[in-house]
Amino acid sequence: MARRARGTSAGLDRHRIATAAVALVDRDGLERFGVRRLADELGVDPMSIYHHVKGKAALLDAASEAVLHEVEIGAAEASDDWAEIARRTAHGYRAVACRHPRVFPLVVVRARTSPVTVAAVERLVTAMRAAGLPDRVVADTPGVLFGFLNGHLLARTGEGPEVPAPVGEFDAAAHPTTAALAPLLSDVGSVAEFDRLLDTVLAGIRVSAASG
Amino acid sequence: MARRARGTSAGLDRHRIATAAVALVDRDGLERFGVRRLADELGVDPMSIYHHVKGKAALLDAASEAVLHEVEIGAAEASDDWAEIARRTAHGYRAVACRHPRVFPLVVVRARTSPVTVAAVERLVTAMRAAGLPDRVVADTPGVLFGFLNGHLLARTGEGPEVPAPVGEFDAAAHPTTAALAPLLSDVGSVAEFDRLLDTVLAGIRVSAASG
DNA sequence: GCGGTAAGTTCTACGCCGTAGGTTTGCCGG
DNA sequence: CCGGCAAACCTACGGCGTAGAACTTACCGC
Repeated sequence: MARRARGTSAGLDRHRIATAAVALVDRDGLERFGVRRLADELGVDPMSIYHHVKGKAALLDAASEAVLHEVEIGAAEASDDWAEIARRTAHGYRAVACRHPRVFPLVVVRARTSPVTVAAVERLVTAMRAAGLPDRVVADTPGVLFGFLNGHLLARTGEGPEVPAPVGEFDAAAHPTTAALAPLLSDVGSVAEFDRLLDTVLAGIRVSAASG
Repeated sequence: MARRARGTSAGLDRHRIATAAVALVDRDGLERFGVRRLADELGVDPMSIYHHVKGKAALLDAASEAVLHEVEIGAAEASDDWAEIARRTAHGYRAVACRHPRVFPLVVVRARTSPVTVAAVERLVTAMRAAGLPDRVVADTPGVLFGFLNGHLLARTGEGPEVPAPVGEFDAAAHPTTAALAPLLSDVGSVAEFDRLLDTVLAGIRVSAASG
Protein backbone atom coordinates (compact mmCIF):
# COMPACT_ATOMS: atom_id res chain seq x y z
CA MET A 1 0.00 0.00 0.00
CA ALA A 2 1.70 3.17 -1.20
CA ARG A 3 1.56 5.91 1.37
CA ARG A 4 1.14 9.54 0.49
CA ALA A 5 3.85 12.09 1.10
CA ARG A 6 4.20 13.31 4.60
CA GLY A 7 2.10 16.43 4.70
CA THR A 8 -0.74 15.55 2.33
CA SER A 9 -4.17 14.99 3.77
CA ALA A 10 -5.53 11.47 4.00
CA GLY A 11 -9.05 12.71 4.57
CA LEU A 12 -9.22 10.99 7.90
CA ASP A 13 -11.88 11.80 10.43
CA ARG A 14 -13.53 10.05 13.33
CA HIS A 15 -16.50 8.90 11.28
CA ARG A 16 -14.51 7.42 8.43
CA ILE A 17 -12.28 5.63 10.92
CA ALA A 18 -15.21 4.21 12.87
CA THR A 19 -16.88 2.98 9.70
CA ALA A 20 -13.72 1.26 8.54
CA ALA A 21 -13.26 -0.28 11.98
CA VAL A 22 -16.75 -1.77 11.87
CA ALA A 23 -16.13 -3.16 8.40
CA LEU A 24 -12.82 -4.66 9.49
CA VAL A 25 -14.26 -6.34 12.57
CA ASP A 26 -17.19 -7.62 10.53
CA ARG A 27 -14.82 -9.18 8.05
CA ASP A 28 -11.97 -10.49 10.21
CA GLY A 29 -13.45 -10.72 13.69
CA LEU A 30 -12.58 -9.07 16.96
CA GLU A 31 -9.47 -11.15 17.62
CA ARG A 32 -7.75 -10.11 14.42
CA PHE A 33 -8.65 -6.46 14.80
CA GLY A 34 -5.79 -4.07 15.42
CA VAL A 35 -4.68 -0.54 14.82
CA ARG A 36 -2.12 -1.55 12.23
CA ARG A 37 -4.58 -3.62 10.23
CA LEU A 38 -7.09 -0.80 10.31
CA ALA A 39 -4.43 1.61 9.12
CA ASP A 40 -3.58 -0.72 6.23
CA GLU A 41 -7.26 -0.83 5.35
CA LEU A 42 -7.40 2.96 5.28
CA GLY A 43 -4.12 3.24 3.34
CA VAL A 44 -2.61 5.20 6.18
CA ASP A 45 0.10 5.06 8.79
CA PRO A 46 -1.03 3.50 12.08
CA MET A 47 -0.11 6.59 14.06
CA SER A 48 -2.28 8.84 11.90
CA ILE A 49 -5.31 7.24 13.49
CA TYR A 50 -4.20 8.43 16.90
CA HIS A 51 -4.77 12.04 15.87
CA HIS A 52 -8.50 11.35 15.71
CA VAL A 53 -9.02 8.56 18.24
CA LYS A 54 -7.14 8.30 21.51
CA GLY A 55 -6.19 4.62 21.42
CA LYS A 56 -7.40 1.14 20.71
CA ALA A 57 -10.02 1.21 23.44
CA ALA A 58 -11.49 4.44 22.10
CA LEU A 59 -11.40 2.88 18.65
CA LEU A 60 -13.59 0.02 19.82
CA ASP A 61 -15.89 2.47 21.54
CA ALA A 62 -16.24 4.39 18.31
CA ALA A 63 -17.00 1.21 16.40
CA SER A 64 -19.74 0.08 18.76
CA GLU A 65 -21.16 3.56 18.84
CA ALA A 66 -21.30 3.59 15.05
CA VAL A 67 -23.12 0.28 15.00
CA LEU A 68 -25.59 1.47 17.60
CA HIS A 69 -26.40 4.48 15.44
CA GLU A 70 -27.64 2.13 12.75
CA VAL A 71 -30.59 1.12 14.87
CA GLU A 72 -33.81 2.26 13.33
CA ILE A 73 -36.83 2.33 15.50
CA GLY A 74 -39.13 2.22 12.51
CA ALA A 75 -41.86 4.75 13.15
CA ALA A 76 -42.10 3.69 16.75
CA GLU A 77 -43.66 7.01 17.65
CA ALA A 78 -46.53 6.35 15.30
CA SER A 79 -47.89 3.88 17.82
CA ASP A 80 -48.80 4.58 21.39
CA ASP A 81 -49.08 0.93 22.34
CA TRP A 82 -46.08 0.40 24.60
CA ALA A 83 -45.78 -3.27 23.68
CA GLU A 84 -45.66 -2.34 20.01
CA ILE A 85 -42.95 0.21 20.70
CA ALA A 86 -40.99 -2.39 22.66
CA ARG A 87 -41.33 -4.89 19.84
CA ARG A 88 -40.15 -2.46 17.17
CA THR A 89 -37.24 -1.33 19.28
CA ALA A 90 -36.29 -4.93 19.94
CA HIS A 91 -36.48 -5.83 16.27
CA GLY A 92 -34.41 -2.84 15.26
CA TYR A 93 -31.84 -3.82 17.84
CA ARG A 94 -31.86 -7.43 16.64
CA ALA A 95 -31.41 -6.31 13.04
CA VAL A 96 -28.13 -4.55 13.80
CA ALA A 97 -26.97 -7.46 15.92
CA CYS A 98 -27.52 -9.76 12.95
CA ARG A 99 -25.94 -7.32 10.52
CA HIS A 100 -22.80 -6.99 12.67
CA PRO A 101 -22.57 -10.19 14.69
CA ARG A 102 -18.90 -9.77 15.47
CA VAL A 103 -19.22 -6.18 16.64
CA PHE A 104 -22.25 -6.87 18.79
CA PRO A 105 -20.33 -8.21 21.80
CA LEU A 106 -18.63 -4.84 21.86
CA VAL A 107 -21.94 -3.05 21.85
CA VAL A 108 -23.14 -5.13 24.78
CA VAL A 109 -20.21 -4.59 27.11
CA ARG A 110 -19.32 -1.08 25.99
CA ALA A 111 -21.81 1.49 24.75
CA ARG A 112 -24.30 1.29 27.51
CA THR A 113 -25.86 4.67 28.21
CA SER A 114 -25.42 5.67 24.58
CA PRO A 115 -27.69 8.53 23.47
CA VAL A 116 -29.46 6.17 21.08
CA THR A 117 -30.27 3.73 23.86
CA VAL A 118 -31.30 6.45 26.25
CA ALA A 119 -33.68 7.94 23.70
CA ALA A 120 -35.24 4.55 22.96
CA VAL A 121 -35.72 3.91 26.67
CA GLU A 122 -37.33 7.31 27.12
CA ARG A 123 -39.85 6.64 24.34
CA LEU A 124 -40.73 3.28 25.82
CA VAL A 125 -41.14 4.29 29.44
CA THR A 126 -43.13 7.38 28.46
CA ALA A 127 -45.62 5.25 26.55
CA MET A 128 -45.85 2.78 29.42
CA ARG A 129 -46.50 5.50 31.94
CA ALA A 130 -49.10 7.10 29.71
CA ALA A 131 -50.80 3.71 29.54
CA GLY A 132 -51.13 3.82 33.31
CA LEU A 133 -48.70 1.07 34.25
CA PRO A 134 -47.27 1.23 37.77
CA ASP A 135 -44.02 3.19 38.05
CA ARG A 136 -42.28 0.26 39.70
CA VAL A 137 -42.92 -1.93 36.66
CA VAL A 138 -42.12 0.83 34.18
CA ALA A 139 -38.83 1.56 35.92
CA ASP A 140 -37.82 -2.11 35.87
CA THR A 141 -38.74 -2.68 32.25
CA PRO A 142 -35.56 -1.42 30.57
CA GLY A 143 -33.49 -3.67 32.79
CA VAL A 144 -35.42 -6.79 32.00
CA LEU A 145 -35.93 -6.00 28.33
CA PHE A 146 -32.36 -5.03 27.48
CA GLY A 147 -31.06 -7.72 29.77
CA PHE A 148 -32.93 -10.26 27.69
CA LEU A 149 -32.05 -8.64 24.38
CA ASN A 150 -28.34 -8.43 25.09
CA GLY A 151 -28.07 -11.91 26.52
CA HIS A 152 -30.18 -13.58 23.89
CA LEU A 153 -28.69 -11.84 20.89
CA LEU A 154 -25.20 -12.43 22.22
CA ALA A 155 -25.96 -16.15 22.34
CA ARG A 156 -27.54 -16.19 18.90
CA THR A 157 -24.99 -14.09 17.04
CA GLY A 158 -21.86 -15.51 18.65
CA GLU A 159 -18.97 -17.04 16.76
CA GLY A 160 -20.00 -20.57 17.66
CA PRO A 161 -21.26 -23.28 15.34
CA GLU A 162 -23.47 -22.49 12.40
CA VAL A 163 -26.65 -22.96 14.39
CA PRO A 164 -25.60 -22.30 17.97
CA ALA A 165 -28.30 -24.22 19.80
CA PRO A 166 -28.89 -23.15 23.40
CA VAL A 167 -27.84 -26.66 24.27
CA GLY A 168 -25.39 -28.22 21.84
CA GLU A 169 -24.46 -31.83 21.53
CA PHE A 170 -25.09 -33.70 24.74
CA ASP A 171 -25.58 -37.16 26.08
CA ALA A 172 -29.16 -37.89 25.13
CA ALA A 173 -29.40 -40.76 27.60
CA ALA A 174 -28.28 -38.62 30.51
CA HIS A 175 -30.60 -35.76 29.54
CA PRO A 176 -33.80 -37.34 28.25
CA THR A 177 -36.06 -34.32 28.62
CA THR A 178 -33.72 -32.02 26.76
CA ALA A 179 -33.42 -34.65 24.04
CA ALA A 180 -37.17 -34.98 23.80
CA LEU A 181 -37.53 -31.22 23.44
CA ALA A 182 -34.82 -30.89 20.81
CA PRO A 183 -37.17 -31.08 17.80
CA LEU A 184 -38.93 -27.97 19.07
CA LEU A 185 -35.69 -26.02 18.87
CA SER A 186 -35.23 -26.38 15.15
CA ASP A 187 -35.82 -22.67 14.55
CA VAL A 188 -33.08 -21.43 16.85
CA GLY A 189 -31.86 -18.03 15.71
CA SER A 190 -34.88 -17.31 13.55
CA VAL A 191 -37.10 -14.27 13.80
CA ALA A 192 -39.95 -16.56 14.79
CA GLU A 193 -38.05 -17.81 17.81
CA PHE A 194 -37.01 -14.28 18.68
CA ASP A 195 -40.62 -13.16 18.56
CA ARG A 196 -41.81 -15.99 20.77
CA LEU A 197 -39.17 -15.30 23.42
CA LEU A 198 -39.70 -11.56 23.24
CA ASP A 199 -43.44 -12.02 23.69
CA THR A 200 -42.77 -14.15 26.74
CA VAL A 201 -40.78 -11.35 28.29
CA LEU A 202 -43.38 -8.73 27.40
CA ALA A 203 -46.10 -10.95 28.83
CA GLY A 204 -44.17 -11.04 32.08
CA ILE A 205 -44.04 -7.27 32.19
CA ARG A 206 -47.76 -7.07 31.45
CA VAL A 207 -48.80 -9.43 34.24
CA SER A 208 -46.43 -7.74 36.67
CA ALA A 209 -48.29 -4.53 35.92
CA ALA A 210 -51.67 -6.21 36.39
CA SER A 211 -50.82 -7.99 39.64
CA GLY A 212 -48.55 -5.34 41.15
CA MET B 1 11.22 -15.16 40.56
CA ALA B 2 13.81 -17.93 40.69
CA ARG B 3 13.05 -20.73 38.29
CA ARG B 4 13.71 -24.36 39.05
CA ALA B 5 16.25 -26.41 37.17
CA ARG B 6 15.17 -27.63 33.80
CA GLY B 7 13.87 -31.07 34.50
CA THR B 8 12.34 -30.73 37.95
CA SER B 9 8.57 -30.86 38.22
CA ALA B 10 6.64 -27.67 38.79
CA GLY B 11 3.50 -29.52 39.85
CA LEU B 12 1.55 -28.01 37.02
CA ASP B 13 -1.76 -29.42 35.91
CA ARG B 14 -4.83 -28.13 34.12
CA HIS B 15 -6.73 -27.47 37.32
CA ARG B 16 -4.00 -25.52 39.05
CA ILE B 17 -3.50 -23.45 35.90
CA ALA B 18 -7.20 -22.70 35.51
CA THR B 19 -7.49 -21.68 39.16
CA ALA B 20 -4.53 -19.34 38.86
CA ALA B 21 -5.94 -17.89 35.65
CA VAL B 22 -9.24 -17.11 37.36
CA ALA B 23 -7.43 -15.47 40.26
CA LEU B 24 -5.30 -13.42 37.90
CA VAL B 25 -8.24 -12.17 35.86
CA ASP B 26 -10.15 -11.41 39.05
CA ARG B 27 -7.27 -9.32 40.29
CA ASP B 28 -5.97 -7.57 37.17
CA GLY B 29 -8.84 -7.76 34.71
CA LEU B 30 -9.18 -9.35 31.30
CA GLU B 31 -7.13 -6.75 29.46
CA ARG B 32 -4.02 -7.30 31.54
CA PHE B 33 -4.30 -11.07 31.41
CA GLY B 34 -1.62 -12.91 29.47
CA VAL B 35 0.28 -16.13 29.34
CA ARG B 36 3.49 -14.54 30.56
CA ARG B 37 1.84 -12.90 33.55
CA LEU B 38 0.13 -16.14 34.47
CA ALA B 39 3.44 -17.95 34.23
CA ASP B 40 5.03 -15.39 36.55
CA GLU B 41 2.17 -15.94 38.97
CA LEU B 42 2.80 -19.67 38.92
CA GLY B 43 6.58 -19.25 39.19
CA VAL B 44 7.04 -21.00 35.89
CA ASP B 45 8.24 -20.44 32.36
CA PRO B 46 5.48 -19.28 29.99
CA MET B 47 5.97 -22.22 27.68
CA SER B 48 5.44 -24.74 30.45
CA ILE B 49 1.78 -23.83 30.45
CA TYR B 50 1.47 -24.92 26.85
CA HIS B 51 2.07 -28.55 27.80
CA HIS B 52 -1.21 -28.56 29.70
CA VAL B 53 -3.32 -26.04 27.79
CA LYS B 54 -3.14 -25.58 24.04
CA GLY B 55 -2.99 -21.79 23.84
CA LYS B 56 -4.38 -18.55 25.20
CA ALA B 57 -7.87 -19.23 23.90
CA ALA B 58 -7.96 -22.63 25.59
CA LEU B 59 -6.67 -20.93 28.72
CA LEU B 60 -9.63 -18.59 28.76
CA ASP B 61 -11.95 -21.50 28.11
CA ALA B 62 -10.47 -23.32 31.08
CA ALA B 63 -10.90 -20.26 33.27
CA SER B 64 -14.55 -19.78 32.39
CA GLU B 65 -15.17 -23.48 32.79
CA ALA B 66 -13.62 -23.37 36.25
CA VAL B 67 -15.83 -20.47 37.25
CA LEU B 68 -18.90 -22.23 35.94
CA HIS B 69 -18.08 -25.25 38.10
CA GLU B 70 -18.44 -23.06 41.16
CA VAL B 71 -22.15 -22.73 40.60
CA GLU B 72 -24.09 -24.40 43.34
CA ILE B 73 -27.67 -25.17 42.67
CA GLY B 74 -28.40 -25.38 46.38
CA ALA B 75 -30.61 -28.40 46.88
CA ALA B 76 -32.59 -27.58 43.79
CA GLU B 77 -33.69 -31.18 43.52
CA ALA B 78 -35.35 -30.99 46.92
CA SER B 79 -38.10 -28.97 45.33
CA ASP B 80 -40.32 -30.01 42.47
CA ASP B 81 -41.70 -26.54 41.91
CA TRP B 82 -40.15 -25.51 38.59
CA ALA B 83 -40.21 -21.83 39.46
CA GLU B 84 -38.32 -22.53 42.66
CA ILE B 85 -35.74 -24.53 40.74
CA ALA B 86 -35.37 -21.71 38.25
CA ARG B 87 -34.94 -19.18 41.04
CA ARG B 88 -32.27 -21.22 42.82
CA THR B 89 -30.40 -21.85 39.60
CA ALA B 90 -30.55 -18.16 38.78
CA HIS B 91 -29.30 -17.15 42.20
CA GLY B 92 -26.47 -19.62 42.08
CA TYR B 93 -25.50 -18.26 38.69
CA ARG B 94 -25.71 -14.69 39.96
CA ALA B 95 -23.55 -15.50 42.96
CA VAL B 96 -20.77 -16.71 40.70
CA ALA B 97 -21.10 -13.69 38.45
CA CYS B 98 -20.74 -11.41 41.47
CA ARG B 99 -17.81 -13.38 42.85
CA HIS B 100 -15.94 -13.19 39.54
CA PRO B 101 -17.21 -10.08 37.77
CA ARG B 102 -14.23 -9.82 35.45
CA VAL B 103 -14.36 -13.45 34.37
CA PHE B 104 -18.09 -13.45 33.81
CA PRO B 105 -17.98 -11.90 30.32
CA LEU B 106 -15.86 -14.87 29.36
CA VAL B 107 -18.43 -17.28 30.73
CA VAL B 108 -21.15 -15.60 28.72
CA VAL B 109 -19.51 -15.68 25.32
CA ARG B 110 -17.55 -18.89 25.77
CA ALA B 111 -18.69 -21.84 27.86
CA ARG B 112 -22.13 -22.26 26.46
CA THR B 113 -23.10 -25.92 26.37
CA SER B 114 -20.95 -26.65 29.40
CA PRO B 115 -21.88 -29.84 31.25
CA VAL B 116 -22.87 -27.77 34.27
CA THR B 117 -25.27 -25.66 32.23
CA VAL B 118 -26.68 -28.63 30.40
CA ALA B 119 -27.38 -30.44 33.67
CA ALA B 120 -29.09 -27.39 35.16
CA VAL B 121 -31.24 -27.03 32.07
CA GLU B 122 -32.20 -30.69 32.20
CA ARG B 123 -33.32 -30.39 35.83
CA LEU B 124 -35.40 -27.35 35.03
CA VAL B 125 -37.13 -28.59 31.92
CA THR B 126 -37.85 -31.95 33.51
CA ALA B 127 -39.63 -30.28 36.41
CA MET B 128 -41.58 -28.05 34.05
CA ARG B 129 -42.69 -30.95 31.92
CA ALA B 130 -43.68 -32.92 34.99
CA ALA B 131 -45.78 -29.94 36.04
CA GLY B 132 -47.67 -30.29 32.78
CA LEU B 133 -46.49 -27.14 31.02
CA PRO B 134 -46.73 -27.19 27.22
CA ASP B 135 -43.62 -28.48 25.45
CA ARG B 136 -43.36 -25.32 23.37
CA VAL B 137 -43.05 -23.17 26.48
CA VAL B 138 -40.71 -25.59 28.22
CA ALA B 139 -38.44 -25.74 25.20
CA ASP B 140 -38.25 -21.95 24.98
CA THR B 141 -37.61 -21.40 28.67
CA PRO B 142 -33.83 -21.95 28.74
CA GLY B 143 -33.42 -19.43 25.94
CA VAL B 144 -35.39 -16.70 27.64
CA LEU B 145 -34.08 -17.42 31.14
CA PHE B 146 -30.40 -17.62 30.30
CA GLY B 147 -30.77 -14.84 27.79
CA PHE B 148 -32.00 -12.63 30.59
CA LEU B 149 -29.47 -13.89 33.11
CA ASN B 150 -26.48 -13.40 30.86
CA GLY B 151 -27.54 -10.00 29.62
CA HIS B 152 -28.60 -8.66 32.97
CA LEU B 153 -25.64 -9.95 34.95
CA LEU B 154 -23.28 -8.73 32.26
CA ALA B 155 -24.70 -5.26 32.64
CA ARG B 156 -24.61 -5.37 36.43
CA THR B 157 -21.15 -6.83 36.89
CA GLY B 158 -19.38 -4.90 34.14
CA GLU B 159 -16.32 -2.75 34.67
CA GLY B 160 -18.34 0.43 34.39
CA PRO B 161 -19.01 3.01 37.11
CA GLU B 162 -19.50 2.00 40.72
CA VAL B 163 -23.24 1.74 40.35
CA PRO B 164 -23.76 1.01 36.68
CA ALA B 165 -27.28 2.28 36.28
CA PRO B 166 -29.18 0.93 33.26
CA VAL B 167 -29.29 4.54 32.13
CA GLY B 168 -26.40 6.65 33.34
CA GLU B 169 -26.12 10.39 33.38
CA PHE B 170 -28.44 11.97 30.88
CA ASP B 171 -30.13 15.21 30.04
CA ALA B 172 -33.00 15.27 32.51
CA ALA B 173 -34.85 17.91 30.52
CA ALA B 174 -34.73 15.90 27.31
CA HIS B 175 -35.78 12.70 29.07
CA PRO B 176 -38.33 13.67 31.69
CA THR B 177 -39.90 10.26 32.20
CA THR B 178 -36.58 8.54 32.74
CA ALA B 179 -35.67 11.30 35.18
CA ALA B 180 -38.93 10.90 37.05
CA LEU B 181 -38.35 7.17 37.37
CA ALA B 182 -34.76 7.50 38.54
CA PRO B 183 -35.56 7.36 42.27
CA LEU B 184 -37.04 3.90 41.77
CA LEU B 185 -33.71 2.66 40.44
CA SER B 186 -31.78 3.28 43.61
CA ASP B 187 -31.29 -0.44 44.24
CA VAL B 188 -29.64 -1.22 40.93
CA GLY B 189 -27.41 -4.24 41.28
CA SER B 190 -28.98 -5.46 44.50
CA VAL B 191 -30.44 -8.91 45.08
CA ALA B 192 -33.81 -7.27 45.55
CA GLU B 193 -33.70 -5.80 42.05
CA PHE B 194 -32.48 -9.09 40.65
CA ASP B 195 -35.38 -10.90 42.29
CA ARG B 196 -37.94 -8.46 40.93
CA LEU B 197 -36.64 -8.72 37.38
CA LEU B 198 -36.30 -12.48 37.59
CA ASP B 199 -39.86 -12.79 38.84
CA THR B 200 -41.03 -10.71 35.90
CA VAL B 201 -39.38 -13.13 33.50
CA LEU B 202 -40.77 -16.18 35.31
CA ALA B 203 -44.21 -14.61 35.30
CA GLY B 204 -43.96 -14.28 31.54
CA ILE B 205 -43.16 -17.96 31.22
CA ARG B 206 -46.06 -18.83 33.50
CA VAL B 207 -48.65 -16.87 31.54
CA SER B 208 -47.29 -18.18 28.25
CA ALA B 209 -47.97 -21.63 29.59
CA ALA B 210 -51.46 -20.68 30.69
CA SER B 211 -52.49 -18.96 27.48
CA GLY B 212 -50.62 -21.18 25.03
C1' DG C 1 22.50 -51.64 38.02
C1' DC C 2 21.62 -49.79 33.17
C1' DG C 3 20.45 -48.01 28.78
C1' DG C 4 16.25 -46.20 26.38
C1' DT C 5 12.28 -43.56 26.19
C1' DA C 6 8.66 -40.39 27.21
C1' DA C 7 7.17 -36.47 29.71
C1' DG C 8 7.75 -32.06 31.67
C1' DT C 9 10.34 -27.81 31.85
C1' DT C 10 13.11 -24.14 30.17
C1' DC C 11 15.58 -21.46 26.52
C1' DT C 12 15.78 -18.93 22.26
C1' DA C 13 13.87 -16.57 18.68
C1' DC C 14 10.37 -14.60 15.47
C1' DG C 15 6.84 -11.73 14.08
C1' DC C 16 3.23 -8.99 15.60
C1' DC C 17 1.16 -5.59 18.63
C1' DG C 18 0.02 -0.76 20.91
C1' DT C 19 1.89 3.52 21.23
C1' DA C 20 5.32 7.46 22.91
C1' DG C 21 8.19 10.91 20.81
C1' DG C 22 10.16 13.30 17.15
C1' DT C 23 10.13 14.76 12.18
C1' DT C 24 8.25 16.24 7.88
C1' DT C 25 5.05 18.55 4.97
C1' DG C 26 1.33 21.37 3.11
C1' DC C 27 -1.89 25.12 4.18
C1' DC C 28 -3.27 29.68 5.52
C1' DG C 29 -3.43 34.23 7.81
C1' DG C 30 -0.60 38.12 8.02
C1' DC D 1 6.94 35.86 1.54
C1' DC D 2 6.91 33.98 5.98
C1' DG D 3 5.85 31.82 10.40
C1' DG D 4 2.95 28.80 12.81
C1' DC D 5 -0.08 24.88 12.95
C1' DA D 6 -2.48 20.80 12.03
C1' DA D 7 -2.11 16.44 9.96
C1' DA D 8 0.44 12.77 8.63
C1' DC D 9 4.52 9.91 8.88
C1' DC D 10 8.88 7.45 10.83
C1' DT D 11 11.46 5.29 14.43
C1' DA D 12 11.82 2.77 18.33
C1' DC D 13 10.60 0.28 22.59
C1' DG D 14 8.71 -3.05 25.43
C1' DG D 15 5.49 -6.67 25.63
C1' DC D 16 2.80 -10.24 23.51
C1' DG D 17 1.68 -15.31 21.80
C1' DT D 18 3.97 -19.20 20.51
C1' DA D 19 6.97 -22.54 17.38
C1' DG D 20 10.96 -25.42 17.91
C1' DA D 21 14.94 -27.11 20.11
C1' DA D 22 17.61 -28.34 24.20
C1' DC D 23 17.83 -30.16 28.54
C1' DT D 24 16.77 -32.82 32.97
C1' DT D 25 14.42 -36.18 35.23
C1' DA D 26 11.56 -40.37 36.26
C1' DC D 27 10.51 -44.66 35.06
C1' DC D 28 10.65 -49.37 33.00
C1' DG D 29 12.23 -53.76 30.83
C1' DC D 30 16.16 -56.18 31.14
